[in-house]
Amino acid sequence: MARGRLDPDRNLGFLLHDVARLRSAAFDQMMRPLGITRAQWRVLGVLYAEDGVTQAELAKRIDLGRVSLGGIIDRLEAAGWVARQKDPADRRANRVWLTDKVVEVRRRMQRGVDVLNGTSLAGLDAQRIEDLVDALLVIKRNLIAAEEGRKAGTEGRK
Amino acid sequence: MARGRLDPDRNLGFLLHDVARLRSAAFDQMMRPLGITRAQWRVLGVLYAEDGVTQAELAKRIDLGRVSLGGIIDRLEAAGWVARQKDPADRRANRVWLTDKVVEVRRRMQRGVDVLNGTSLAGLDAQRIEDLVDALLVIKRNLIAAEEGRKAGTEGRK
DNA sequence: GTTTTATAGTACGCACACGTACTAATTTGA
DNA sequence: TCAAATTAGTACGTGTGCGTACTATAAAAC
Repeated sequence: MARGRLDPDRNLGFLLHDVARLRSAAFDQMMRPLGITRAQWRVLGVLYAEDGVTQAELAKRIDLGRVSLGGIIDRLEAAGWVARQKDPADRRANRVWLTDKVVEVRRRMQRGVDVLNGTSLAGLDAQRIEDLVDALLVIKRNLIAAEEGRKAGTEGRK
Repeated sequence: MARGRLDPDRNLGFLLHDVARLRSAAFDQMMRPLGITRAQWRVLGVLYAEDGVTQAELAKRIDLGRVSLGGIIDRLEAAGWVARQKDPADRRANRVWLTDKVVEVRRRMQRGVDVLNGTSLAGLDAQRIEDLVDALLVIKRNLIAAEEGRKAGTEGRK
């Protein structure tokens, strides 16, 4: 009977906001020796699977704006973790490559992430984690659909 | 057998990050007519329950740094949603009060939030939402405990 | 009663993410 | 073929949140 939004501690919106913020802070603090932030790790995660992709492709894969991604790549490049290379076939595009340096520390970074996940997920068994992931995936897809609806609406009004 | 972290789309850390970010963007866009952001709404949510509290108390209730909170209150105050008042009994402290203006639009804001929640939670029944909230609460408490561990560690090293 | 410690809040700089507006290059299409 | 539309990326301003360092005030310790 009690609706979630009436109990601030069980309000899903606030909770998502808090958990993401607290996790980011914990991540950044744990990775401080390497100087990698959670957002940079997000980008590196995609590049570990496949590098040499354009910034636009990268932005699409993580559902992130081109501007935000550009800033993250600026900082990754300044720290020597990635390198931009102009695509000769399409001179508008940059292709982003991992450096040897970042390949070397990948294991070390992943261990840090595993420790953080272990800490934050303490007390949740595998099934509850799977359910959590499933629920979040539903929400993510709903939000992406709504976002695209808004974009289409804006364009239609041009 | 497959570990979550190996499938980027099911990686809990990335997922939390994405869902929180997408939801923030959707919130801010929906509330743009009023100019309220999700972080400001978070603060107003506490003040609706009880206003006239100090900034430090407010920060504690939201698990937010004093500096971050100060910035949010700056913007809320500039927009006329809240007012700071020096505590005469403790001249270090500011007490934060809601204005009549914000009380008047509360219902309108809440309706917007309800719409957003309806959209993002489409396809999840009440039980799955409860389970999601429970799991997030566990994670939040784990992260707060870890954060306090780090703080204590730092202080001990002084 | 004075010194020390703790607390409330701000100042400043950084990272991140957004939106809008712009340049440069490519593709479409009339 | 050449103008119009699209795409890749950057520049700039704003909001959020962190950490560190600072001032002012209050509380505790001696």
